[in-house]
Formats: sequence, structure tokens, C-alpha cells
Amino acid sequence: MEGKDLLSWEQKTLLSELINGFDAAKKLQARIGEAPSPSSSFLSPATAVAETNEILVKQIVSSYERSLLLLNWSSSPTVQLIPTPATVVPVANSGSVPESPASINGSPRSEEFVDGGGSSESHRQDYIFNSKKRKMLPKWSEKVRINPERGLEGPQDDVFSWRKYGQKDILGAKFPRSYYRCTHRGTQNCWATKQVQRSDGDATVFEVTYRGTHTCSQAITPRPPTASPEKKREDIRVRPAITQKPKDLLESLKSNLTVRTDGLADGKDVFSFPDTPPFYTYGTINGDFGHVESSTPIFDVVDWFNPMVEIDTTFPTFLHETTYY
DNA sequence: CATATTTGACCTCC
DNA sequence: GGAGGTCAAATATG
Repeated sequence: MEGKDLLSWEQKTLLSELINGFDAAKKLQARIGEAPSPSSSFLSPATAVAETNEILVKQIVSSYERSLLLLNWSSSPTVQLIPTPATVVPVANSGSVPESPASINGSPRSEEFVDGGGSSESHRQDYIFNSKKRKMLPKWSEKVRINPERGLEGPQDDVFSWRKYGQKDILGAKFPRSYYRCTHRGTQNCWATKQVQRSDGDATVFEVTYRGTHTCSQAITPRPPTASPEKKREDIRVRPAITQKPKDLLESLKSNLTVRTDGLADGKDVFSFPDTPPFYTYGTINGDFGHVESSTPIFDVVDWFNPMVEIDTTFPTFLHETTYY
């Protein structure tokens, strides 16, 4: 029973709980860092207290993050290369079963395909298989705001190239949702996708939901010094020439987004981010990439298992509005 | 001509 | 059956 290449049930449950906690902590962090005083019933000038709270929450969050990291969060489709730490996982709380079990991978129902009957070309099965596979990919979302003044100040090192493959009207949403996938899906079997949903209220806010992490070479070698025939529409961060059709502009905005840490303290307000937050910053390849400010201890995990394999365990570095699933 | 986007159809899940 | 997600043919773009 445990022979699956997936996580054991305990791990899934543990993961689920961790993610829940992490999510809650993130939200709390957002709330704390947010509006300085608006709705507080009693406004005390205790900035020191606020600061302490912030620190505490930060600690909680990073603790969660590390725990998740240790669990090798996500069940990457090709993890087999990784010396799965499954045997090492403590699983401290044996016994008492938390509440909602399968919230990560869904029901552990047997592997049988639904296979509606005839007409099952290999192509069909691929579809089903991929569908299942996709569902197990890690997923997280971020609220992102474009900077209306600077037009789009995209990530100058937008490593990843996305290709739009669909658009859907979402019930209750004013704007359609766009679906993007990594350009190298076919060539490098990279299953990273993202979907972009424009906020109803604030037209400058987009919610970007990522699923899966890049396993394509882009993820590892951000900028090949020499020949890179691909990427050409990457220069979209130029000023939004009015000559551009508004549609193009919008699309550009969607592809190149600028994260804004709204509530956070004060200083650094706007900064750009590579389309997919998770970095593969293992020291191997001129690991001069992430260099996260020391305030985020998450990526200090240099001693991760194997720098060569595609570990899906990745985390968005920034901002509070992150939501994990 | 090659590659990206659009868009209606199709699939899966709830 | 409906909603969300994906496919793929048609179309656009450089």
C-alpha cells in the first residue's frame, strides 16, 4: 500500500496541516503589516509592540516554511530521482487524526482511470494522465499590482516565457481568466503553468496563480550567455508606447507584473519579480541569482538534497498575499 | 514561415 | 449539468 511513489497518507495529512497553518500565518502577517491604524478599536502608539508582533509572525511563517521545505513539499511527477526522505519524516503525532484529510491530493482513490469507455486513444489517456498529474503540482497564488505610472516595469530578467493557451469567463468575475503555460512544455516537458485573473475592484490588481514549477532549462540557467534564439518578446517592459494597442498593453501587463507589498512597513514598495517566484538557487550554477535579502531565511537552505534534480519544493519569497493550496 | 494568440469545443470534477 | 481547465484549429503577428 505504501509502495506508491506518492507521499504516504500521514505525510499528506501533515502537509495539509502545515499548509493550513502556513496560510493562516501568512494572513496574519499580512494583517499585521497592513493598515497602520484604520479599524483598530484602540489605537495605542505602541509601535514597539507592533514590531514585536511582526517579528513573531515572521518567525512563525518561516518556521512553517522550513517545515514544509523539510517535507519536500509537493509531489513532483518525476521525483523518483530524489532520495525520498519519506523514511526520515518524523511523523510525530501518530494516532490522532486531524480533521480534513485529503486536501492536498484529493481522494486517494485507486489509480483506475475513469476511462469512459471506448474512444480511448493513447492521446486521451495522456490527457487524463496529465490532468491527474497536474492536480498534484504545487499551487500558490499571489496578488499582484501593476504600476500604472511606470507603465509596466517588468522583471528585467524575466526568465520564463509563457504561452497563453486559454481564456475563460469566470462566474462572478468581471474579467476573464487567462491561462498560461511554459513555452517549453513540449520540448522540455516543463509543466509550469500560471493563470491570471484581473481583480474586479482594482483594475491594477491581478491575481496570479502558479501551478507547478519550471523544470525547463530556463529555470536553471537564467541567462545563457550566448545563443538564445528564443525569447524575443521579452522586451515588453519598455514604456507603454501609446501606439500599442490597448490589448497588447494589457497582455503585457498580465505577463509582466510587478509585485507590490502594499502594507509592508513602508520603504520598499514596489519591486518586480520573475514570473515564477520559486528559484532554483542552489549554488551550482553561477548561483548568483536569488540573493534574497537576509530577512528571508527561507532560501538559505543550501543543504537541500540534490541540487541536480528537479525539486519542486519551492516557495515564493515575498509578500503576504500568498496563498498556498 | 515559424511561432504566439484566439476561441470554440471538449474534458474532468463537483 | 454547470463551472473551471485544457486542447487544438484557425488566425494573427513578426
